[in-house]
Amino acid sequence: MPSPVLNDKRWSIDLEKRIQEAHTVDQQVYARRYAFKPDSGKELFVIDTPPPYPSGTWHIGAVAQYSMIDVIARSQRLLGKEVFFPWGVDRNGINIEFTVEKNTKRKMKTYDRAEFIDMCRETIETFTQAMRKTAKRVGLSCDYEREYLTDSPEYRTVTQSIFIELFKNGAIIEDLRPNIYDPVEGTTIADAEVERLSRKTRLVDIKWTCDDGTEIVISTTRPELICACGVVAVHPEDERYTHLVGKTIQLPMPVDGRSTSVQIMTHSSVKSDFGSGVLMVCSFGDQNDVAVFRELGLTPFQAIDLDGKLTDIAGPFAGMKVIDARNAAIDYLEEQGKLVNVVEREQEIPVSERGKNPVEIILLKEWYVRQTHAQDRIREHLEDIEFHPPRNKQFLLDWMDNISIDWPISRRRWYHTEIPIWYSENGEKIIVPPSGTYVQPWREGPPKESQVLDRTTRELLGTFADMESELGKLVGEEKVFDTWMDSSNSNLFVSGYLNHPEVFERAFPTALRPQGKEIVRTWLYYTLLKSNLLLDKPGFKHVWIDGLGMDPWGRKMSKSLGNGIDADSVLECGAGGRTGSWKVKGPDKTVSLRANKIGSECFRLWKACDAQVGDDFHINPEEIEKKYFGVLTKLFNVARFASQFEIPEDLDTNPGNLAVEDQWILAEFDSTMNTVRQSWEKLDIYTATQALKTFGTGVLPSHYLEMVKSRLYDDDKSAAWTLHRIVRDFMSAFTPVCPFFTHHISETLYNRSAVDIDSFPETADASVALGTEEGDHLRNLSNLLQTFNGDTWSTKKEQGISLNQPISGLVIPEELSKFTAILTRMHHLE
RNA sequence: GGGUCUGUGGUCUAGUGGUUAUGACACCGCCCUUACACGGCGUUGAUCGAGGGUUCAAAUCCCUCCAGACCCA
Repeated sequence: MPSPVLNDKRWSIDLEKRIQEAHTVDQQVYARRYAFKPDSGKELFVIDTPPPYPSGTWHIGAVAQYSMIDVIARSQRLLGKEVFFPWGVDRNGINIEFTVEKNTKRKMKTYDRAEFIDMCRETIETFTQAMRKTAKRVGLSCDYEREYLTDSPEYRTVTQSIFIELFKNGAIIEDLRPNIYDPVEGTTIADAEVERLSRKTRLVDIKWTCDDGTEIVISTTRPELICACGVVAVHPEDERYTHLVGKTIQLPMPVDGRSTSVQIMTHSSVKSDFGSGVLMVCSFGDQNDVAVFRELGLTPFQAIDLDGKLTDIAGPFAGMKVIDARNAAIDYLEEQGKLVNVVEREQEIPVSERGKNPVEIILLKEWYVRQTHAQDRIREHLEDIEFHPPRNKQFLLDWMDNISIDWPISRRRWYHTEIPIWYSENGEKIIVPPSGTYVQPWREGPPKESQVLDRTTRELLGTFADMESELGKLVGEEKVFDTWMDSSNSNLFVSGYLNHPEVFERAFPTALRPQGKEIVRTWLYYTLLKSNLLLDKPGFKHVWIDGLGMDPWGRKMSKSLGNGIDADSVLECGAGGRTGSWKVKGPDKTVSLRANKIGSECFRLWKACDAQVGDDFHINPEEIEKKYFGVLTKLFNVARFASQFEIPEDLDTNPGNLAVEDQWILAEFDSTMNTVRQSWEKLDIYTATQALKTFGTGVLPSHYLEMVKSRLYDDDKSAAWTLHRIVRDFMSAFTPVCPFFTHHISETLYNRSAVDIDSFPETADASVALGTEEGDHLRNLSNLLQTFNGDTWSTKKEQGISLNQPISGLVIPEELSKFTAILTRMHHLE
C-alpha cells in the first residue's frame, strides 16, 4: 500500500499551532500574502475593520466576529480583489484613563496633564501587544505592518483636519446649550453614551403657597433644584387647577439672586395622574425640562456647576454636592412644615455609560456637529448601501428617527484627540492649524502656517504669521474630542483620505463596514454622518452587522454575571494535550463545560456554519467541539486518503477519458462550487460554508470515494485526477474559513497554498458544468444513486452480510444503467 | 410604556404559500469493510411558541397573546 503524503494521522491542535507559527513567523512571506498592494491593478476592497479597544482579555464573542471579518477578507482575495484588511487599535478614551486612575488610586485631574498622558500611553501599549497576539492566533489576515493607532499623531491629524474642514463649511458650530454632563468625571457626554439604571430615590411631596394663599402640593425627586425652577405647570385639561393658571406661586425654599416666585402655566407634557398633577419645571431636571424651557422661551438658571455642586442661587445650599443638597433640602422642608409626604421608590435614572454616575443637564459652551438637518440626505445615501442582513438596517433607521438634538463633541478629558483651536485674547478670532498637522493647543502655540478665522462667521481673516501681532495673548483650547469623533473617521482613514489621495479616489466609498449591532447608533451612525457632512457621499458599499456572542443560555456575557468565556482558553484548548474546562454561571446553577480540542480552525468553522449573520449566537465550547471537530477530521482524512495516490502532473487539464462516476461527482462539485462562489460574492458566509461542508463530508466521501476506491487501488489515472482536482479546488474554496488547515493540505499535496489562490477555481469538466444538459442529467441521478447505495447497505445489514461481502438479488434501477459496472464492483453485486 | 428582531425534534439549524418539513449534534442499534472507531451505516424522535383568521392549500401571509434578546422613553 502506498503511504500518504500527509504524515499526520489526524487533524490536531498541535498540528494547527505548528502550521500557524510557520505561517506567521516570516514577516516577508506574510506581507507578500496579506499586505495591501494598491497598485496591483485589481479591484480594491477596503475593509473598515473595527479597531478593538485594548482592555486586557478579548471577549470570545468579539473574536468570533473578527474571525468572520477575516473570512470575508480571504474570500474577497479568492475572488480576485485587492483586499485591504487593516489592523487598527482604538486607544483614545476614558477607559484607559479609568484604568490608570484605578491602578494608581489617584484621580486624573490631580496629575500634571503631560505626565498623565504618558502613563495612559504606556499602560495601553501592554494591552495592545496581547491583543495582536490573539488576532494572529485566530488567523486574522490583517496587514499588521500598517497597524494604525487612533492615538497616533498620524490618526489624530486626520480627526483634527476633518474638524477644521467641517467647521469651515458650517457643519460644526460652537454654542451655549444644555448638555448632559457627568459631574464625577467632569465632562460632557452625548446622548448615545447615556444609559439607565434603576435606583431607589425619595419622592417628596412639598407644600407650595400661591400669592393668594392657596396651598398646593408638588411631588418631585429633585427638591434641591427648586432654586432653578422657572415655572410651575399643570395639564391644560386638568380642571382641578384651572383657577390657578396665570397666578404667581412662591418657591418653598430660599434662593439667592433671582425671583422668589414663579408663574403657574399649562403644558401638555404634564402627567395629571402623577403625584398631585402639578410639575415644577427646573433648568434642568431632565430632557423634558429642557424642552419646556425652550418652548416657553424661559431663561435657564445655572444651578449646578462643573464640579457637581450647587451654585449661589441655591442660597443656603450653595456649594453642596447635589446629593447632600437634596438631603439638606428635605431636612429644611421638614423643619418648615412644608414636607407633606416622602415615599421610597424605584426609579430609572440616567447615568453615564462609562462611569455609571448620575448625569446632570447643565448649560455649557461646547462644540457641536450639526446633525438634525442632515437626516434626509443620509437616508438618501442609505439607498446605495447594502446591508447584511437587510433587516439590521432597522436599528439604524430607528436611531435616526430619534435624533432631535445636535451631537456635542467636546469633552473635558485628557487622553483624547485635542480640539485644534487657539483663541485670540479678545475671544473674537480663532486660529486653526494647516491641514495635515497634529497640534496640542493646551501645551503649544499654533504653527506659523496656521490660519486666523472669525469665531462666529468662520470668515478667513488671514494667516497667523501675518496677524500674530494683533491677536494678543492666545489661549489654547483645553477640551478634547469625544472618541467617536476619532472612530467615525476610520473608513476615511483606511481608505486613504488625506494621506493617499490617489488610493482614496478608488477606494471610497469604503467597500465594507463590518461591526456588531450594539454600536449601530454610535459608530455606524456617526461614520455615515461624517461621510455625509464632509463629502456628501455614503460611507460604504456594504454594511455587515453581526449579532452578539451570548452565553449558552442566550444571555449577554458579562463579568458581573460570571458567564464569560475567555477567548484564549478556546483557541488553546487541545494544545499540548491540555483540555479546556469552563465554569459558567447559568440561570439556575453553575455548569462545568469541558472540551478536549477546539483551536482556531474549529472555532472559525463553527461560527461560519452555525449562525447566520445578524443572529445572536450562543457560545458553548462543548457544542463547538462535538459538532465541528469531526468535520475537520473527516475533511483531513479525505485529503489524507487522496494523498496516497499519485498526484497528476497537470491537474489543470482535464484528461478527457473520465468514467461516468467521475463526471457525476464533478457535476455535483460544480454545482457546489457555484453556490460557494455566489455566496462569497454576496458576503454570505453561512451558505458558502454549509455547501462545502455538505459536499465534503457527505456525497464526496460516502458515495464517490466508496465507488472509486478499487479503481484507485488499481492505479486508475482518471479517478486519481478527479479526486485530486476536487481536493485541491475544495481547499481553495474553503480557505477563507479554515486558512491554516487548507494551507497545510494544499501546500503539502499541490505545492501551492490555498491562501495564495487569487481567482476562484474554474470548472473542472466543462461538459458537465452547471447549465449543461449532461451535467443536469447526472445531477438528477444523485438522489437515486445515493438511495440505491443506502438501500444496498441496509439490505446487507439486514441479511447480516458485511459490506465487503458479495450480495445477490439486488437490481440496479434502469435510470442508473450507465453506473452498472461501478455499482456492481462497489457493492460486490452478483 | 414604546420600537425592532427572534421563537421549527433533547440541543442547534434549513426552509417567505404547494409532495411525506432540511441537515447537524446527542440518543439508541449494528459494523474494526486495505483514509478515518476522534470512523461508517441505520433507526427513533417535531401537532414548526399559543390561539384565531385569510386561502383549494400556511412553518411561510394577517390579527391577538405568550416568552426571549436588543434598543428607546
